[in-house]
Amino acid sequence: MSKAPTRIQQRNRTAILDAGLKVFSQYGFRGSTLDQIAEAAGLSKPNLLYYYPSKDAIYTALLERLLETWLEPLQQLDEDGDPISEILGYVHRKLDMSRDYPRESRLFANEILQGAPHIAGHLSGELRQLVDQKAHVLRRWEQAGRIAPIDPHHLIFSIWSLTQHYADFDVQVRAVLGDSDPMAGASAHLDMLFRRMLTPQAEP
Amino acid sequence: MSKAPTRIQQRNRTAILDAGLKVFSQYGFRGSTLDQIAEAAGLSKPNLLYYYPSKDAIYTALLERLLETWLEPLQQLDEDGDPISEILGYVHRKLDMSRDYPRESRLFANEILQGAPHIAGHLSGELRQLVDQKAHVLRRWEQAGRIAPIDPHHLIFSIWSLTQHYADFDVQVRAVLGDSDPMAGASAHLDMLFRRMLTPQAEP
DNA sequence: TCTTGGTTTGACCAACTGGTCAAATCAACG
DNA sequence: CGTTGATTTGACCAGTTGGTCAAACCAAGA
Repeated sequence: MSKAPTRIQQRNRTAILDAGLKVFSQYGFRGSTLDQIAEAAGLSKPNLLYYYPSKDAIYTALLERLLETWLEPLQQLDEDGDPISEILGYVHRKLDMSRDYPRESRLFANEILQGAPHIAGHLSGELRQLVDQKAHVLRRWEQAGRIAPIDPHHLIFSIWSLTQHYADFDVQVRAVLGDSDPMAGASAHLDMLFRRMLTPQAEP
Repeated sequence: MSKAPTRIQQRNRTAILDAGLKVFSQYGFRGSTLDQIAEAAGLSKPNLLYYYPSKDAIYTALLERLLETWLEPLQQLDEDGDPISEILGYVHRKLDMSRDYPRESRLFANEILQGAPHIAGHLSGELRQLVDQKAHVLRRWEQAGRIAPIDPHHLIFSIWSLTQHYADFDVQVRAVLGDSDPMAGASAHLDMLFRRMLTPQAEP
């Protein structure tokens, strides 16, 4: 029987995860230190390890929590909806996530860049299963002529890369664009891009 | 008067840069150790430091070399060529780089993810200058009706993200696709994508 | 108030880190 | 061959790292 967590536990655990997210998303797992996380969380290092038994435990807890959030927008893609609206809805949900949760996006990017040592199983398991399932939906839409011919898997990769780019490469985007906020232009651009890519052309 | 480098110097320096590329591209600057690089290069750690005075020097040398390679494909974009061929040529050059130099791509991604501490100046300097210049070319093509209306900067971001994704997120792409080689499909997909996005539509 | 269990910390440790240095080794030229 | 300068290395160092532990502190219910 595990006890209900106290208020202090809740506060400190969320403070630790938030601090871990901040640090890990910037430096990756190996490049981050417990001291950095402890300071960002406003706790001493031994106190940190009172709530999570190891550096790895903090990182794993973060990734675990992230994976749910990460799959959700794709799960919402509805076969019974209007194809182009559904796909554009997915694009905008993903772009909103890049805007609202850039650290989560960079944490994920860091993990993948390093070869996904902690989540390789999830990628070839849950993620692959979900993607294959939605790829079938896309293929049926395509065969019904409701979207232009396209490789479903690469379409999904395109959505991922185009949206996450604005979080992961934020520094570069801002350096090139100057002061103006990238996200307004990004939203309009991606909307246009996917509309043109997906709208079926009349038969000759 | 600096002496000409000996054969041994050339061999070891390239071995070090190659090892550094391998290690840094996976773990980032902070997450990599001199011991890792030394082992990958087949040298002892003090011998490493005989050729490069510090960890930072190896990393900087790599980034410096990379930046030239990185800008080149965009520089080749020729205002006097056929717009869609020129843009598609750029896309394919970038995709080829993701296929042939994935470690370079991941090194760059790592540096940007960490906030570009070593190359922030280059981004808002040379890179921005080149991008602005080519954005003007794209805008003139657009105003001449030779490509469909588009935001030039975001078009360039799209090319970067879509092509580099196949190097940076290689593990994820392969986990989702299974064994089949991603690059063949990627090339066809991106070709199609940019053609549809850029081909001007007839006026109504 | 006292007790009890959750919470916090200073001191500490072994392993690892980037880097140094003097001495040993090697290559090549005269 | 001997010499000279380039190359390599073992031993070492101070600072950092993830993690431990006993002792101190604190909140809240009896």
